[in-house]
Amino acid sequence: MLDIGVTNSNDKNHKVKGRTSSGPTIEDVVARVSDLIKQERLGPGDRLPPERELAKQLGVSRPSLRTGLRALSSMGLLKSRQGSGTYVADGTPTLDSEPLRLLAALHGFSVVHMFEARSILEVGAAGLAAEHATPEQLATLAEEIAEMYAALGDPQQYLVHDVRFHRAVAAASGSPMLATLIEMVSSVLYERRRETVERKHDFRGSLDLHQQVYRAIRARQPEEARAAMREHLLRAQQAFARECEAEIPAQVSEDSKVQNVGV
Amino acid sequence: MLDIGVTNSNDKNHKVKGRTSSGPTIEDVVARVSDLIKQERLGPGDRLPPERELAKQLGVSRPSLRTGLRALSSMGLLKSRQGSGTYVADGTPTLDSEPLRLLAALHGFSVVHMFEARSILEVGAAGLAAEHATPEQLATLAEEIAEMYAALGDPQQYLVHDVRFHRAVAAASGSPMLATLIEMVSSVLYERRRETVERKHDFRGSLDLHQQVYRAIRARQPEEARAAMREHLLRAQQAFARECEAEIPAQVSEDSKVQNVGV
DNA sequence: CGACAGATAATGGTTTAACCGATGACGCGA
DNA sequence: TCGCGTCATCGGTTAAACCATTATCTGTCG
Repeated sequence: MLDIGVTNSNDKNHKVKGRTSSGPTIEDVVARVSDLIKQERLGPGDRLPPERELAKQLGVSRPSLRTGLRALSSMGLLKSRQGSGTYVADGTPTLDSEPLRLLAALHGFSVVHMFEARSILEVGAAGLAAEHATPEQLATLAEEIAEMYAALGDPQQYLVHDVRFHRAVAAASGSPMLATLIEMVSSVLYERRRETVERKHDFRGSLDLHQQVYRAIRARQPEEARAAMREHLLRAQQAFARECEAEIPAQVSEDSKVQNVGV
Repeated sequence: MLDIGVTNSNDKNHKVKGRTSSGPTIEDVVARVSDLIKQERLGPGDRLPPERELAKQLGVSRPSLRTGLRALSSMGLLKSRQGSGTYVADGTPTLDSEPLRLLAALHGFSVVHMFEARSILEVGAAGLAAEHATPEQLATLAEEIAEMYAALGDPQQYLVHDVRFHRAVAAASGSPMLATLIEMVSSVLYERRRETVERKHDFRGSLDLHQQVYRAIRARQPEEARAAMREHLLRAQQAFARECEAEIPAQVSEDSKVQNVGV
C-alpha cells in the first residue's frame, strides 16, 4: 500500500481550511496527486490507495477526491477499474486527444492547419529517426511497410498500417514528447480521414513514398528522410483536399466557420 | 438561455438513457457537452445553463454533471466562476499544459527531448510565419524585440518578452493548432527555465538571433527564418545545459521537499 | 432624478450518507 | 487438488443539504 507522506491534518477534527490553501479543494487534490507523480512516488502502472482511504489521507471528502481523480483520468494519466482500483496509466506515453479535438472544433481549426502541424511534426520526427532509430525500430518500420503491401486491396486495413508506420517513425525519433504530440494531432486528423478513405486512393504512390522514408531512415540520411516525409504528407493533404472538394458541393454553408479566426 | 436539444427523458422517471450508454454516466456528460461544442451550439465565451438545470436536461445528477464539467475544465475548455456561471473558454486557443507536464514527469522525458520537440515546432512556425505573417503580427514582433532591448539588464523582464516573442512567432505562423502545441511545450519548459534564468545569460547573443529571426520573417525568407530560429534554440539549449551542469553538484538533499506536500 | 448601499436571489463549491454493481480473493466442498 | 460460490472490497452514482461568492434588485438618501 502506498502511504502518502503527509497524513494530512486529521490530528484534530477541525476541518479548518485555515489556509491550507484549501480554497479550490479539488485543484488541491489534482495538485497533490500530481506531486506524488512528479516526486516519482507513483510510477506507470502503480495502483493508488482506495478512494476512501486516499480521501482520508488528503483530508477531503470522497466526492471531491473522485472529481480530482476523474480530472486526471480525463487527461489520460489515470485509469480506474471498478472493483479493482485506480492505476497510473502505463504503456506508451499518451495524452487523451479529445481535448485537442474539442479545441479544434471550438475554434474551427481548418484541416489545412492540422496538416501543417502534422507535417512539421512528422518531418522533424523523420529526421530524428534517421539519426537515432534502433535496429528493432527499423525492423518495425519494415514490417509495417510489408503489411501495407499486403493490404493494397483493402483500404481500411491499409490505413491501419499506414497509421502504424507513422507511429513507428515517431517512436524511432527517440523523442517521446514528439511522439506524444504526433499522436495527438494524428488522432484528430484520423477521425476525418477515416470517413473519406473508402474512395480510391493513390495507394501505390503513397506506398512508394513510405518506402522512401523508410530507406532514408535506414540509410541514416536525415535530410532525405525529411524530404520524403514532407513530400508524402504534402500529397496526402492534396489527396484529402481533392476528395473533400469533390464532396463538398453538398456541404454548402461555410458561414459556420466565421468563428475560426482564433489566434 | 441555452436549451439543450434533447430535453432528455424526463417524460418518464425511468433513468433509462436508452443506449445513451447508461454505463459511464460521466463520460456521457463529457460526450454530450462536447457534442454541443462540436455542433457549434456553444462557442467561445458562451455561458452554459446553471448546473442544476443542465443536470435535469441531461438526466443526470448534479454531482455527475459537475464531475463531467470539471473534467472539461481541467482540459482548459471551460471556466467556472462561482456565483456567476460556467463559460466556454475564450481567447487564444489553449489547452492546459499540466497534463503534458505530468506526462513528462511520469515518463521522465528529458529536457533534451523537450528542446528537440520545441525546436521542431518553432522552426516550423518561423518558416510559416515568414510566409503568412500579417503587418499587425510583424509589428507585434518588432515591439517585443524592442522590449527585450529595454530589458537587457533585467533577466526576469527579459524572459517575459522572450516568451512573448516566441508566442508572437507562433501566432504569426497562421496555424492556431501549431501555436497551441508550441504553447504547451514551452509552458512545460518554461517552468524549468525560470529557475535558472537568474544567472547571467548571453543576452546580447540571444537578442541578435531574435533580431535575425524577425528580419527574416519580415523579409519573407522562410529558410532564413528557420535557420535563425534553429540556431537560436540550439544555443538556448546549450546554455541551459551548461547552467544545469554547473549547478547540479550543489543540489544535494532534496529529501527536505518530501514533507512539504502540505501545499 | 440619480447614485450608492444593503438585501436578496442565483450559482458554483463542497460535504455527508447511502446504495449499487463489478471485481477478485478466500475458503469450502467435491 | 481443483472448481465454484460467497463475500469483502472497491469504484460508480445519486440525493440532500449547506457554504461562499457573485450578480441583481431595491430602497433610500443626496
